[in-house]
Order: sequence, then structure tokens, then C-alpha cells
Amino acid sequence: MSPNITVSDSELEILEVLWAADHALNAAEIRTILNEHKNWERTTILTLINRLVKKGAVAQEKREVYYYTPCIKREAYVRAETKSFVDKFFKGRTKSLAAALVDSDALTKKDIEELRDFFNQNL
Amino acid sequence: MSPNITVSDSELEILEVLWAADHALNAAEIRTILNEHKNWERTTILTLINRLVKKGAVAQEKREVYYYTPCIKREAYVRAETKSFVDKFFKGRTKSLAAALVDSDALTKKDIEELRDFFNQNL
DNA sequence: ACTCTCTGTCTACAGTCGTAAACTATAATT
DNA sequence: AATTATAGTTTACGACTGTAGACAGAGAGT
Repeated sequence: MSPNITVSDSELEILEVLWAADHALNAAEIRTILNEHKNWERTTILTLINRLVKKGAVAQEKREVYYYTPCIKREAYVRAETKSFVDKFFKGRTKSLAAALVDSDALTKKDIEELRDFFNQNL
Repeated sequence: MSPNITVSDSELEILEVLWAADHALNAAEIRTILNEHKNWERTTILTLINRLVKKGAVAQEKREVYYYTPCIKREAYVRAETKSFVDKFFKGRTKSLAAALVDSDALTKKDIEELRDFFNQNL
């Protein structure tokens, strides 16, 4: 399923872990990976996972313990979020999209060159 | 002020109206403009405006009635949101940023050409 | 003075989010 | 059997959101 699912920032962190793994993970594994950066309690992770399951963003499979896999591909999710984002701020204002990207300070000079090259090669 | 202010979707609608006007507006004027599209009750608008004021996103000036102006320029706000967005989904993945933009279905063919031209001219 | 209209404040209420403690069930160990 | 470790469920609680009703004050009209 990929229709209009939206996940919160915290939930997204879980999803990112699942996307990065190419196989199902259980809660303990997710926690180990996540807590290299964050420091969430076990139950926090469980809560987030359950919310994702309830939203239909993650599927669970019962073995000795539960294992989880994403129901949506990262690609698809990001594409949808990108659309929302562009629609929200740049309805028909392509110039300012480009300007915002360049000025956002989120991209290095090199990034921007890559972007330019991409646009030149693929269009 | 422009540091880390974040406004909700509904609040943003108010802000957009204020940004689009080049002068201070009062609540009734905001409502008139907004309700060409939405259908919010008077008090809903008032609540949203007050939340924006509380957040420091909008300044109020008392005349016979209150008049409101944005404290941040749209440009700056959008630039910050753009950075968050890119950081959130495309940390060092420029290629997929470009791909997502192109595939997002939020841009027309013409938009994309404009983007390409922009990147070529400005870099 | 009474009423209508307009503006503004206060209160509300359900849903989502971030974050987790409390508790229960099950398995493993002593 | 009693203790410990591990996994999972339920409940919580204070923001923040979307949406607005209830109420109060001020001026305009009768």
C-alpha cells in the first residue's frame, strides 16, 4: 500500500532503519541500530512500530518474536512527500524552487553541480 | 525573527494571505480572502492568527481593530523549509533528489525545462 | 435603555506525536 | 519452584492541531 500514508518524524526514523536493511528486523535489532544515534527506550520503539503497523506502513510477521518490513518502498514514499512539498510551496513557481534549493544551504556546491548535470543528461 | 519558527498547515494558510498582501490586514479581510477557497468560521481564523502571534510569526498592530503583518519573509521561511526537506530525505543523495523532483508528478515538463535552464544559467 | 452587529478572548474537544512507565506473558536459569 | 531476562500490550501525559462554540465588550440604530 502506498496511498496517502503519512508518518511522523519519529516513525520515519524507524522506517529508515527498515528500508536500509534488506530483510525483516525485530524490535531489538531496530533498537540497536537506531540507538547508535538516538537513545530511545525499548517501549518507545515498540510504540512507534505499532503505530506504523496500525497505519499500514509496516507489516509484521510472527516468528519466535515479531519481525517487521516496510509496506512501501522508500522511493515511492519520498516521491509522494516530494510532491506534497513542491505543491505546498512552489505551485507553478519553478524559479523559486530552484532558488530555494540553491540558497537553502542544504546542498554543497558539488551537489548543485550534480543536480545541474542530472538535469542536462536526463532531459 | 526567523529562527526555527514552524507553523502548522492551517496557520500557513493565514501566513500565505498575509504574504500575498503587501500591507497589514485585519481578521475580517483575511477571512474574506481565505474563504474564497476554505470555509472557516470567524473564530477559527482568529484562533489561528493568535497562535501565529504567539509563535512570533505574525505581528499585530492595534488600530480601530487589530491589523496583522508577517514577521518573516516568505522567501526566508521557504528557504528554511526547503533545507529541512532536503536534509530529511536527501542527505547527500543529490541524484535521488533530482529523480524525485522529476518523478514526483508535481512538475510539468515545462517546469522541468525551466529548472534545467535555471541550473545552467546560474551555475 | 434595548437590540443588533462586529470584534475579540476563553474554553473545548478529539486526534496526533513524542516519549515512556507499568504491567503481563513467556522462556531461560538457578 | 523461584528468579531473571526478554518481548509485547496498555495506559499516560503534556504539547500541538484543526476546528469552533460560548461569552463579553463596544458602537450603531431604534
